[in-house]
Amino acid sequence: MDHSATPQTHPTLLVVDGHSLAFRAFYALPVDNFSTKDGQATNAVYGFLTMLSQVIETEKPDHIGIAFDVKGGTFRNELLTQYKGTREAAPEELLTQLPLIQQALTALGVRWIEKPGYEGDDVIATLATMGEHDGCRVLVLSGDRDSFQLIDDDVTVLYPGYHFKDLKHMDPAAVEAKYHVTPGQYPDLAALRGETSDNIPGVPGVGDGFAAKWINQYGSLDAIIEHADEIGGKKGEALRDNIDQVRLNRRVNALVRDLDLGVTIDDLDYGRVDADLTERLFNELQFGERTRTKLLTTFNTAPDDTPTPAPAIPTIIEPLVDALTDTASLTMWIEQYCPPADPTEERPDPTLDITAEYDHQSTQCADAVRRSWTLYIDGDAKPGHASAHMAAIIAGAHAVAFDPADPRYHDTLRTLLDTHADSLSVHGYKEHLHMLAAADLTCPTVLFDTNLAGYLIDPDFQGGSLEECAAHFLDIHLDDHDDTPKQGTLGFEDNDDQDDDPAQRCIDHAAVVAALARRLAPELERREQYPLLRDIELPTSRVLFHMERTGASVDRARLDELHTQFADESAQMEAIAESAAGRSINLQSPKQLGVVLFEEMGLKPTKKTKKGAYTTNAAALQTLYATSEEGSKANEFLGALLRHRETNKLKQIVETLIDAINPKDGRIHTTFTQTVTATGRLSSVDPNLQNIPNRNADGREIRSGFVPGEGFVDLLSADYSQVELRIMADLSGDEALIEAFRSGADFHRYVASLVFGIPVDEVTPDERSRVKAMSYGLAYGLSTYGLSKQLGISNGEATKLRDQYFETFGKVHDYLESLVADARRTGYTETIFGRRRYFPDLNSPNRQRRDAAERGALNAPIQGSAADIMKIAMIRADRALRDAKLASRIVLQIHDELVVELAAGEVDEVIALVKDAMEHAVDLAVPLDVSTGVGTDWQRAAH
DNA sequence: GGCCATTCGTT
DNA sequence: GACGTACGAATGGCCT
Repeated sequence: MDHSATPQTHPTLLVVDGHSLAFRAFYALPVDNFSTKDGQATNAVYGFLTMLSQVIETEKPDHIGIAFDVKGGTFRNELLTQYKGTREAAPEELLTQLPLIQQALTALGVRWIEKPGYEGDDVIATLATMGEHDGCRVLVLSGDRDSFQLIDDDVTVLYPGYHFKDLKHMDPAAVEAKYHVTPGQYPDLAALRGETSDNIPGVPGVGDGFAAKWINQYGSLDAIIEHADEIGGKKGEALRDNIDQVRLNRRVNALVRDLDLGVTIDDLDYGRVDADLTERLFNELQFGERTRTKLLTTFNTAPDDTPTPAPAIPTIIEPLVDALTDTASLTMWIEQYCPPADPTEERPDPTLDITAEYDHQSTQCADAVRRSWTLYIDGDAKPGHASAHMAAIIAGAHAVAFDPADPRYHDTLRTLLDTHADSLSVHGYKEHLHMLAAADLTCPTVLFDTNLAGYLIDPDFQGGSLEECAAHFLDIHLDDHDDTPKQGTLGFEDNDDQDDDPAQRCIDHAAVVAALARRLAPELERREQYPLLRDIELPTSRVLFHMERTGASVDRARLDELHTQFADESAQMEAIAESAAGRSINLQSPKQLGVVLFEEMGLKPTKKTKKGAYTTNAAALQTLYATSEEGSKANEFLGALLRHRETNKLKQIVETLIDAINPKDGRIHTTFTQTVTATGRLSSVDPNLQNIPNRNADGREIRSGFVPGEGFVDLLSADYSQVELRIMADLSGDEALIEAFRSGADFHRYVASLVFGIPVDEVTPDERSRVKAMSYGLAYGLSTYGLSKQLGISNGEATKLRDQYFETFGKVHDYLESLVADARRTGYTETIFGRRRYFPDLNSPNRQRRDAAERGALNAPIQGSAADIMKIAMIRADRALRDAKLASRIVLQIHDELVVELAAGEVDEVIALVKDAMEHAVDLAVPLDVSTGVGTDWQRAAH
């Protein structure tokens, strides 16, 4: 017996019209403000969930059921063929969000229900009726007025007003006040009036007012129909003319209240969130931290099994800004506030072999980061012309800002960095190294980098800037020179009046970094990524900093020569093409090309592009060229066009390189971005030096423009052969594949002999290349279709090749399957060193997305492991060169290749050191093979 | 000046 | 109906 003082209240059941709410949310929130980076609209998902969350907070229901419509018609369409006929097919952007809403509800532990052949409205009516019978107070959240018929003393409809978030509580009194009929009479009224949004015509000229008047006069629709003759005037006549329609309307708008839904009220409990699923989905939706926290606390009410409470978002501290006057004041400030690293904490010995002691290091960083101090430098981090304008330090609750080049503070800062880097958190270690270098300062490896940490936590998150990281991980939106107010964002309180003060601005940013570090460190630990940050990414940043600062030396005269050469031929080809076309044309415009080729020359319609037009890509042009009549205008035009494409592209590449030459040193300083690729690879920008032509002879000539700089004699090119396949051999443990590598024979030839069951020396070049394509295709998730297309063989032959291959290398097959299966289970893949990539799309209802995710899950661990290995090799090679006090230095990395500038007299020693660093970066079941070449330019260094 | 689509260079 | 990963960058052509 319940002796508590509070009276026993009825439990509350919340019933939601899923489609209605999704529609309302979609049209209420601008899609532009709610989209993921890859263009998936999320406004309806966001609006739906926050609205639901808001209602739950306010109404505190005990049970929740969400009703959805099912695709396909209902019994209503049979009654009324035009039913909902004018309703625009919901926009694609909304439709794609419905499955996401349902997935989110499942993840959040909320039951949703649909019933084929019926509408969500009927499900709602049934649930409401069920709740009422079970003694519940029922709330129906719906924007559909048909639901008003459900209203009674126990059932209230929550009806969104003009502003989406204003909910009107429609109870019997509210309905009577608005429509002057009872809720039970509302469908009669609606039948007379019609419903434009559902394409249901009512009696012409009859609106709510007349309908209510008649209902009150006669009591019901039946009675009105019975006395239809007595009603005079135009409206009476209209009623009589439309009696059948009105009867039909009434049948259609009557909700079914007794469906068999297979659920009881107890099935509509909620409160147990699937944290893992939710996180993956919210990552995919790119929800900010505030949204996540809000939703999780609302939906996760179960007192028990809630193992991982949402991590608290550290508040941005508003530090006490201390004024500096001289060296002594900064020195004192540092002594007082800047923490030295915890001496009891084990710091990795920088000379330690990364792989050897890998498992014995601490995997914790959160405590150290909480105690850490923060440095933020405002300046330009572009290698070649870096600069530092302002530095801000936050330590504890205190902050200072000063010009790092100011002689009063310069040496103090130098000492601080030299002695306290291991308790320092920054956003962008590499960038800070560039800016510090501009102020003649260095900095040993730091404790924590929020940019690298954010990348390791979620490598698919695009955006390394502090602003973007703050938005993504803290849901804090800094001003970014954008005056347009952003929906649902908060201004950064500190800078309202201090916007113009560079010192204050710098401190504000440092405060964000401090908060970000405290938010990310525990998350990094939770995902077991801290060892990667400490042992791979941070040391890699140092190496990249040196490479970028050094730059790659180029032979300007050679590049100019190549430019002229390509430009000449390009112009020549353009002239030929224009003469063949009989008019002037911009050959670089696919649109104009389309007109000439497919309209004026009337060439056969080739393949389509992604969006409508006929493609004019090289493959298509090649086909057209091959099939065009020899000597025809079209043939002549296509030949010139194809050659123009090539030479013009090469001309442009050379031009870009020339423009990128730094006048100060005549070298090209690329920037290696470390937090861009989802797999762990680096990328190169401004300019991109990782896509210098290499496939064709004339393009490859450009590489001859890369030369050793002054004081250096040669370039060394060292690259891994078949790293990805070796990784596949190691990870799969396939004995046959491992043996293929250990044998030291020509790998593809050896594999072909196994696959085709013939002696090695009988393998034809064709067989070798097929097997080679197959081997590489595997790691990319290549389909047999793709394989057949690439090799120019039939799909059947490709399938046969694949089957033979897997028969030979059974464990490779099992391994590749297990990659996808594991990823589907855990939500992520892992490289050899534990680098993760998440694949929420593996469970996508969309086939294409799912297939793409599967290919990604196949590729990410393999490509990612190769990237890890190369990063380790770079760290080792860089260290080996420095330890040996050699002048030779790494200048470029092209995924599996290193380019090293060789100083006189060091050639043999450097080759040995670099080769060793690369070959022993990691110990696999198969040897890593590195081939090297030396030459006076990059092309000659090829091997 | 910003944004998208097309095209093409690398591994 | 699509159908190999991961990228960066130039161009034209449209928008504001």
